[in-house]
Amino acid sequence: MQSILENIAKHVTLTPEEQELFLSKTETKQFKAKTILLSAGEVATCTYFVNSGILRSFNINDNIIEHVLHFACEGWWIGDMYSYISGKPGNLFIEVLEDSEVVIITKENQQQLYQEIPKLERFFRILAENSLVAHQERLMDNLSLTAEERFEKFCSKYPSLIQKIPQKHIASYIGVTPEFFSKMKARLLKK
Amino acid sequence: MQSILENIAKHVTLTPEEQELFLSKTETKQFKAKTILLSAGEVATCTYFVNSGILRSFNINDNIIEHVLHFACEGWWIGDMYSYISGKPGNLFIEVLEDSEVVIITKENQQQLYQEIPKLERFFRILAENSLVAHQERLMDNLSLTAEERFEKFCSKYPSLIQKIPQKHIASYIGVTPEFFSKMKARLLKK
DNA sequence: AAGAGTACTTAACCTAGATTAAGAAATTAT
DNA sequence: ATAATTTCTTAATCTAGGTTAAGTACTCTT
Repeated sequence: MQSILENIAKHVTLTPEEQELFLSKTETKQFKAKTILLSAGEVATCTYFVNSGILRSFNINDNIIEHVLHFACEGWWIGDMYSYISGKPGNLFIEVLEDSEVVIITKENQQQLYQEIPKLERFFRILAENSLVAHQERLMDNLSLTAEERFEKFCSKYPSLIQKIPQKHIASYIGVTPEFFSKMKARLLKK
Repeated sequence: MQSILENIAKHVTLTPEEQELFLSKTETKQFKAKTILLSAGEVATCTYFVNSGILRSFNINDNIIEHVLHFACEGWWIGDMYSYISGKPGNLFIEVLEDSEVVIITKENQQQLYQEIPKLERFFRILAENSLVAHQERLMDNLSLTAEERFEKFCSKYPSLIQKIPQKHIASYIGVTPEFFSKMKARLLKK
């Protein structure tokens, strides 16, 4: 299990005191599968780091169709960045897919931490930049690759997820219906 | 015309000396339309801020099909973030669409500025976060909206661009072929 | 002003993926 | 264990948007 301090240490070096301070501004909680941590229409006041388990963020279109924005497994961050930084109601849900342990940072605490440990500005800058790059790549993939190619990329990027989550979520992530995904999978198995 | 200092002032406050220092680490250049500032396969060593004019970033698929990632008009930043932060060759082109004036910051200078003016970590964090939110929204739009709806969103988001750039670039940005875009536009005009 | 390139349109035909519907398999709850 | 719910599969039919191709209208050069 990768701790949040190890995650931070990938990009910036905190002193033991700073580490202590950081942890004191976080809260670690266990959640059962199917728990909804955030619903569309609410203002996101927290960011989440996954110690163990799996979360996903998604929105719901026309009150029917879900679209998965992001999966977060062990060692990943997740949240509704739009709502979090704007303070406005968002349109994302954040759901626990597997019993999980999650580190929670409130916006208020994060703002304080930025004052007290300026190095964290750098850390979260780097985090945002990396996430931006990942989203840019996914966007371009959606414009230029077939569903099959996107699925292959998904498999190599999230090999551990494939066995663990309902495949309808994977279909949603790569941008096809569950029915088409099923057909495509059958086609791939024949090869 | 919005200057780069005004752009920074939207999120952090620099002293006059810091402003001076910042500007000393930048270079402002004029470019003619059609100039390529960065090609796929090169390592991006700079980030660009548009004083006036229009730039775009795009990639080329199978050596044939272009996909526009981003347009940058007056007051916008543009670059190949992947290549810039990884130091590896990227797959984006950055092209000048209209005679433009561009502020250039090298990675080296940006790193120095982070040391000398830590507030800039915050500025670029906020910039990356905002950009991330925009990309997340565009990604979800591509998953859930029709081409027509994406075009409408494009129009309200970039009203000034529509008259200024070849419409094939708009087609590429919203993710359809120029032929389909033309057909769709004709259909919209009938309404 | 003529020519060359680039951008746009139109139309016929095609296909990846959506929709609808029904049944089968796997989970979950009791 | 069994019922209830959720997930997955299969198949027929449909459609948004792609492809190909040809013609038209712009821009740029020179």
